[in-house]
Amino acid sequence: MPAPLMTREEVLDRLMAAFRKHGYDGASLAELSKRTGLGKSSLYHHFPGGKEQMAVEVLAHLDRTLRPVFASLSDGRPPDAKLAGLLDAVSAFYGDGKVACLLERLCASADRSRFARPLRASFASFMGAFEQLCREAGLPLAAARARAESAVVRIEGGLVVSAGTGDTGVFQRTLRDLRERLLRRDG
Amino acid sequence: MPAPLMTREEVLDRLMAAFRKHGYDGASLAELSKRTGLGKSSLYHHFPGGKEQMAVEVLAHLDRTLRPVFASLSDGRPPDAKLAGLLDAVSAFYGDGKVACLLERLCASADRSRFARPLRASFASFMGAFEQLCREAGLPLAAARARAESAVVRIEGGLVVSAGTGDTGVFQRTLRDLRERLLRRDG
DNA sequence: GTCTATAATAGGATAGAC
DNA sequence: GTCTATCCTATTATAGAC
Repeated sequence: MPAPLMTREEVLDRLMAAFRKHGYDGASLAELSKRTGLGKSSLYHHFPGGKEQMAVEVLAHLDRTLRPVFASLSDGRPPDAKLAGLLDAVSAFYGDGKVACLLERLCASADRSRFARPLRASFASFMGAFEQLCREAGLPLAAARARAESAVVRIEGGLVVSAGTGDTGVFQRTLRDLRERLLRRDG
Repeated sequence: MPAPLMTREEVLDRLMAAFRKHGYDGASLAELSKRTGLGKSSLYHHFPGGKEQMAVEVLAHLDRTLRPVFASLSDGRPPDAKLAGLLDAVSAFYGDGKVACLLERLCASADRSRFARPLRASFASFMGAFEQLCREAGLPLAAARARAESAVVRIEGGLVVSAGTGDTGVFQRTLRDLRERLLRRDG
């Protein structure tokens, strides 16, 4: 009886990469099998609920992955430094604009209703991070909320337009603008 | 021999709606057949290249649909009025945030490479409309380009985040902000 | 130009050996 | 825990009648 070839988190990482690259509907079990190096039956052993369960667990895995990033926003750095760090992490996570967002891919899926709740939660915590930064920088609550929403909107849009135009510069310019303006009084 | 039940443009309209709702990978021929009211064989009669050809022609159909909207930007109204009109058209086209963008859906498809060129062109003409408005409002070329890019980024992102959070208010707030700030000197 | 019927294939999922 | 083999359904696509 072979020992597990990799940890569950490693499997989830690879599944996430596959969903981000091919989309939920576009990622076949054959592809997921290839990407993880596990046979279809092994995948079903780990995820009896099939592709749907895989996606749900990948979402939870993403949240676990990002938690320390968001938690680091509670240290003692000034808000500017925190924003710079957060946007660096965002840029790295999206491969500087080359890699799509898991949330967007799942929003667009045929089974989207199955993912609605976790998607809402993931978007909320993403926005929450920016909102906290804006508050710390002295913005009133309403303004902080609006800017946080706008930040996530622009990140998602930057990824879409980068993919659509084949120009990752769109995403990079979007992040640069956020870095320079998100916390400004007249932003 | 039955006469054609609807024009090709009507068929393309319905195919576009199906792709926007289900995504390219998620829209099966059975679904496309149901949506258009045409049997699968009729669809293949009109589009021998199958789903891929349908999507390519739907993209061209979208461009034809938008051409008069963009052309109307060359009339004599002041830039503010033109922007308001354009954003009204955008809002209507996206069902106030309820209906996804065709371009985004095709960017995310398995056959995306087949659509890369027309997608790039569609994004360019979309941005071009905003760029022209910004120029007319007196912004220098570089600023006009940057704002046009940002406008399309925010529209696409607003749709994604609206879908992800289940709150079309995100999209509506995004458009409102564009309406108020896109042409401002200190935008 | 549209339909019914059918082929051919890919996809999701399961059984059972090891 | 993983594999090979298999099943079943959905999906793409075609043939041929009307």
